[in-house]
This record gives sequence, structure tokens and C-alpha cells, in this order.
Amino acid sequence: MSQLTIIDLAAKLGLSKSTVSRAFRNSSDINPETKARILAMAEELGFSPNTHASNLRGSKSQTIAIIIPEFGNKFFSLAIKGIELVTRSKGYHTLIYVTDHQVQNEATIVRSLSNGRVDGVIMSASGEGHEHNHIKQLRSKNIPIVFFDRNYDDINTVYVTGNDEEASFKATEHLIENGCKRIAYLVINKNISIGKVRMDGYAKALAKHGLPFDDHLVLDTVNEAEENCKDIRQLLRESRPDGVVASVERLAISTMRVAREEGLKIPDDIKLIGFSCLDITDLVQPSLSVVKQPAFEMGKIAATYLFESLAKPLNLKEQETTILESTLIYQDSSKKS
Amino acid sequence: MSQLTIIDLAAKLGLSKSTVSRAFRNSSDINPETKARILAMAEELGFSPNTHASNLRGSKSQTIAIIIPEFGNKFFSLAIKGIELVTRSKGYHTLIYVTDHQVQNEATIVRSLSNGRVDGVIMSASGEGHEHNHIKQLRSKNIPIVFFDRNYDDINTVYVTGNDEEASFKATEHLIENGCKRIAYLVINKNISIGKVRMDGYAKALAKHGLPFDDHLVLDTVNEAEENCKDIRQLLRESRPDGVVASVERLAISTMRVAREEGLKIPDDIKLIGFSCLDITDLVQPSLSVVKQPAFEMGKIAATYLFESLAKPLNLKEQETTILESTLIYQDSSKKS
DNA sequence: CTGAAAGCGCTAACAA
DNA sequence: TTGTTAGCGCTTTCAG
Repeated sequence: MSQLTIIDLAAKLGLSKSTVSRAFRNSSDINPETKARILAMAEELGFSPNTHASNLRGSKSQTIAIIIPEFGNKFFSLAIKGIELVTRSKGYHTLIYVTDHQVQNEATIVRSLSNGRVDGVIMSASGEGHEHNHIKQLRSKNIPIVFFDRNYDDINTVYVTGNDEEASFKATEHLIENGCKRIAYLVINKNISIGKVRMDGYAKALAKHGLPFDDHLVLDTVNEAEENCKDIRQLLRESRPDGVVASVERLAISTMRVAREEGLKIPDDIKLIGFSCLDITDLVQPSLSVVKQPAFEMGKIAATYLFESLAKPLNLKEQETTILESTLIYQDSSKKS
Repeated sequence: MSQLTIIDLAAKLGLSKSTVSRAFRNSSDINPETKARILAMAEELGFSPNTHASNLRGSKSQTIAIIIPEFGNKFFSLAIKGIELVTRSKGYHTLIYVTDHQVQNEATIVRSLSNGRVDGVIMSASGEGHEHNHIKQLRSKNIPIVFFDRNYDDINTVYVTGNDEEASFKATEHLIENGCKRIAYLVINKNISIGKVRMDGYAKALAKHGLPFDDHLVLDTVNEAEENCKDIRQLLRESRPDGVVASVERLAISTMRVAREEGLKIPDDIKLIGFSCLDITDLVQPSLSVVKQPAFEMGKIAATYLFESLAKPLNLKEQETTILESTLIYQDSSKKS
């Protein structure tokens, strides 16, 4: 008796399967006593209605998907945590997918979702590119999508993100105010969403303070520690920046390591500030100045949007961006000596 | 035309739905040309077969679930990353659930999976207790379960974990060798799985070196930073340990913070070693000695086990424990002064 | 309030 | 190689 069905239950109770079915939908006309009897029996036998059958019948899945480029940093952990919290509180299920920053993977994943598997998608985009057919197809199936942190700017989306340009501007300005003249900007991909926006903030701060924007001080590197350390080392040696704005956590960490190896003292020889959601920036040496995004909040809000649009189909094709304030935490790594 | 079906496709192509269906199963007898024609049309229309219908028909879901107690530390992030990698490579989907360390939540979640939603489960147990009916019920449905890191020791399970007792023994011994006489053990719950095992290692090291096991030096605290800092502060003040073994990452971090606040120098006044998968222990001040579990590997191996048992139903009710070596990294926080 | 029956979209015998 | 057909387990009109 591996798989019970409502028919088995009905038989045991001398009822019809429709009555049993009703007991599991909160709704409908059913005698409370009958319902109680059914649920008691179900409990005893450890029965619950087959998901696929109800999903097929009702054409909904009670499931959403999260698609993210990577799993490596605290930001995404916190965002997922926020999303999962909301999803679970709604009685929904959460699928998780990692693209490893490959748009190709993203497309494959998205395509595997368009056949009823999920009711909605929350994602952080994995590339630039202009081949967003997979997104469009999802939409054509009326599956709502909410983006967070990284989006495709050639597509109108509901998008929840940080005030990245402003935060980046302030971070850069902070370095300038602390005496930096040659500030480097480190990024994984300066053409995508956040990489670009954060660079804009950086550039504007330079401009405001009459500092030149120097291409040699912009390092567009890869998302892999060993490789980006090599790039950073080269940057430090050849371009001799006296300040660094790291657009993602990993690059801030790598910069600390490389500076140490190169015998450069932070903040005396070079000052550092980076985007990061790490909660132990006060314990590193020197304590690290950061732009801290409200990652957990961001996840919760993105999920809340999605559920709103699931409840009463909004027009999720409209561009609608929600911007959350990041916190700037200035610590020793960027202090004037 | 929101939802296409194989019947629509069949009609457009002048074929029958079974032929179309065959085109989507890798198998079966079908003319390659016909297949190509079908797939081309499907591609064009963005069609793929309805998941619920095939799952219902085939009574399998191509989906597994991960259930973990929390999302807060690097260990679980890495483990999930490992699991997701394997799952995706198998073309499976990954559901993720967080229990917040509540067995009650775990039971609810597990129960929601027993109706076909998943083909298998990978979990890290959320409690002690002896009410594991939810686990038994899952088994009675022939859904294989693999545990990692934390299991229920009154239930026979396939279990992938670190060599925690040995690692904890070594970590404790290391503190002793560096001169500690009053070593505290910090734990979230000394009665569960890893909390217990790691304490055993601690106790054995004390015994081997003729140090007394003192209850006042064992701090059983909670999984919340503010609260456990309070407890640690009290411990440091009242019991005056000269060494600390932290059984989880969060407690090691909290200890660093509290020691700093209390004006205690690490390692001069108090030495510290903790279980942690953080990759920046070399950057904190002082650099933190850690027991580093192979979390990513653990996730991959747990997933691999699950897929093996999915492929050819093993007897997953047998106790079978796989133990992975942790790495002990001795840094400044535990150095002899 | 409960039962009968149709059918959600697909797969897999079996038949052609 | 392709088509026909009978369900997978459930929900939901529609009758009673």
C-alpha cells in the first residue's frame, strides 16, 4: 500500500471520493463532522492528496522559483532567506537554481519552469546580452517575474534593488574626503546592471570633485578568487591607486589579501570600501568600511511583490523599481591616516 | 492561447498526441525527422509538456528537497551549493526549506512532501526529541532520505558528516598544548547530534590530559547573537576560562566580540578555536583558528548518495555513516603567548 | 450535505 | 514508425 488515494480513503469511510476531496479544500459545503472524520483518518494513515493530480486539475503549483547567479556571498544567502521566509508563510514551496553567471544556464532553467512547475519567479539576472527570449516566453505564459539586485535594463520589469548609484557615489566621495586622489573601481562585469550603476556613482563622485576618470583605474575582473587576486595585484602594482571601491564583496576581500601580500597597509597606503553584507566587518583587520545592502529585506519585499501579483494579477510588465537604502558603515579601512 | 498541449501541437503538425509525446521522451521508436519537426515547432511556440501531467502519469517529480535548520552560516550555504550543483547536473529540481530549528516546522514541511512532490529528501535535522513520525512516514512512502551534518540518532539513516568528535578532540588538545587549563565549550544545544558529538571530543581531550570536566565551563546557549553574547559575557566573567572551543561559527564570532568588549586579549588572555567554514578567518584580528568542515563536499556527497538510491533503490533504512575529514587551521587566536 | 461523472494533460500499452 | 485508448489522482460542476 505504497500510495493511498482519496478513493481508498473514501472506501474505508464509506464515503465518495468527492466528499473526501472536499475535506482537503478549506472551502465548499461539507459537514464539519464528516470533514473531521476524514481528516482524522488521513492523519492516522499519513495521507495527503497527490500534489501532481491537484496541480494538474487546478493548474497551479503553489511553488515559486528563485534564480540567482551564484551562491557565494552573504548577500544572496540573506536574500534567499528573506524570500523563503515569505514563501513558507504563504504555504508555498521554493525552488532554487544557480546559474553560475551563465545566461545560457539561466535560459535553460527558465525554460524548464514554463510548463506549470511554478506560479512565479524571483530572479537576479545573470548577464547582459540582448537575448532575453526566455524571459519573454515566461511572460507569455503569464508567469509573473520579479527581479532583485540585478535586472535586464532592456526589459521592463518589476525590480527591487538598492540605491546603488547613490551609495557608490557616497562611498567614493568618502574616500575622496579622506584624501584619496587615485581611486580604483573593481567590478565583475562593468556592463551589467549593478556593475554599471555602481560605476556611474563612482564616476559622478570623481567628476564632482574634479578628479579624472581613468580607465586604468577600472578593473573589470572575474568571479573567481585566484584569478581576481592576480588582476588586483597587477592593478595595485601598475596603477598605484590610493583608494579602492569594490563593487562586490569578493573583490573587497581579495583586495585586503593582495594588499597584505604586497606589503601595502590599509588604510595608510591604500584605503578601501566595498559592497558587502558580511556581519563581521568589524572583526577584520583593519575593520572594513562597507556599503551594506538590506539583503534580507530585499528578499522579503521581492517575494511580497510576487505574491501580490499572484493574488491579483497586476501588470508585471510595467517597469516598476523599488529602491531600498543601503547603509554606509565607515570603519578603519577608509580612515584618514 | 495561454496553455498549449501536446494535442494542439499534434493538430498543427497533423500527428497524434502520442507521437508528439514520444518526441519529448528521449526514448522510444520515433522517426528522427518527425521528432525534429516536432521539437522545432515546440521551440518556435515555446512549448514544453506540462509538468504536473507527466509527473502524475509517471509518479515521479524530478525534484528533491533540502531541509535545513537555518540559513545563517557559511556551512549551510556551501552545503546547499554542493547539493544544488549535483541536482542540477542530473536535471532535477531543488526545493529548499528552512525550519528555524523547530522540529515542529520540520514535521510540517516533511509532511507536505510526502504526496509525490519530491522523489527524495536531503536534510540536516532540526532537533532532538523522539517524535520522528514524520521521518518514518516519509519512509513508508519509499521516499529516500539522506541526512547531513545533523541526524537523529534514534533512527537509522544514511548520514554524511564530518569527523566531529576527532576534530573537536584535536581542537581541544591543541588549546591544552598551548597552555590552556580551563577550557570552555560553547554549544547551541548539547543534546543534539553534532552538539553532543563535539562535546564528547572535547571531554575526551580533557580526560586524556587530566583536566577536570567542569559543567560551569560548558555553555549551552541559543542561536541568536544578542542573547548568546550575553551568555558568553557571563561565562567569561564568572568562570574565567583561558580557552574556548566554539562548536559553531556564530559562537566563535560572538566570543571574539565579547572578549574584545571585556578587554580580554585573544590569544594572550584567552585562546579561541571554533568550527567555521568562513573563508576570511585569516583576515580577522586575531586570525581565527578553526575546524573547517568540507561543507561543499558534504553537500555533493549527500546528493550523490540520494541519486544513487533513486537510481536503484538501496535499503536506505540501514545506518550508514560517511565521515569526511575536517581541516584544522591553527592561526593566531590559539597561539601560545 | 453528498455522490456521480467528466476531464485536467500526459504516457504507455497495444494495435495497426 | 505511428495512432488509439485507457487511465494517473484529483477537483468540480451538476444532480440528488
